[in-house]
Amino acid sequence: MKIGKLAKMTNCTIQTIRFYEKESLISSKARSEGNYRIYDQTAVERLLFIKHCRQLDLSLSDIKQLLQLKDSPRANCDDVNQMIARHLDEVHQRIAELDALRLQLETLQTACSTGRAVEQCGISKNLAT
Amino acid sequence: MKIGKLAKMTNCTIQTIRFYEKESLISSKARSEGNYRIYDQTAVERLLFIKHCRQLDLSLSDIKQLLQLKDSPRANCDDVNQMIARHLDEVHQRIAELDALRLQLETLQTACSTGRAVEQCGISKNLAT
DNA sequence: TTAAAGTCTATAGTAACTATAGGGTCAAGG
DNA sequence: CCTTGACCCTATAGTTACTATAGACTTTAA
Repeated sequence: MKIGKLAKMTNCTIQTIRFYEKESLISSKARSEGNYRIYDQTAVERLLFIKHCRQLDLSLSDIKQLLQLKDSPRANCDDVNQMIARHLDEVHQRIAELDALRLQLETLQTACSTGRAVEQCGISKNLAT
Repeated sequence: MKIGKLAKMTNCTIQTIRFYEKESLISSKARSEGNYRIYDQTAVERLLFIKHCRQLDLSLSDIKQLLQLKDSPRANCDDVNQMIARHLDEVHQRIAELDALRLQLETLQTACSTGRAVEQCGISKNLAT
């Protein structure tokens, strides 16, 4: 199949697929006479794998490592474990940060009643200090 | 004062200050004979304002609008209100997303016991589908 | 006088795409 | 045979908020 079909089957854009190729995450086994990329079923699976990882917010660099592990299946899965654990840590931390941020913003909101001039606006004042 | 002192007083890097200048968030009123940027106290305050907003994860574009409102203090503060509300919405949403993500990652972690080959690794399997 | 510290501009890199320009390829219809 | 439209190609620039160089100039202290 050509890139357009692959894009539809995986719900990726064509540009994204080409971008992943540039980043060495995926490649087409062959080109047609007219220099079109030609893909097979394994490309669909590989791309879906990438997509799934991206939905988990894994970085392309992490995904690249995972793909390499998949390509050498006797590798130990401790690396996979560690990567997920590290990523989970980051997510935990980010949630904590955003939660603190949410609190600050909610507090800020109470500082202003509408219709006043910015001069007297509690939000502006709070942001200044 | 020169840019180095401003940087120390506000805990920004010199590059960041110059970057903010390029983005029209801040400017130096004058230049020295040797073409050095010269700042006064209002620059310190403006930069601290920007920093505080950035800690709330407001975008530079939002901050630019806020600074404009501050510069015309008779403006109505509804705009400020709306911006904070919109931003808070985004934060709420992002927290929800990350929470779902956290759950997925935690589930994923249970799928693998260490020491196995990647071939049998539950994580790899789960990521593939 | 000279060395070090500070500053200047301009440019490139980061992450993960997205969008554009300017072309080539291919199938169907007139 | 020719043209139209859909599809594809490469290469490049833009996004966000910085960070990090390179290469040059200015100022300060010994």
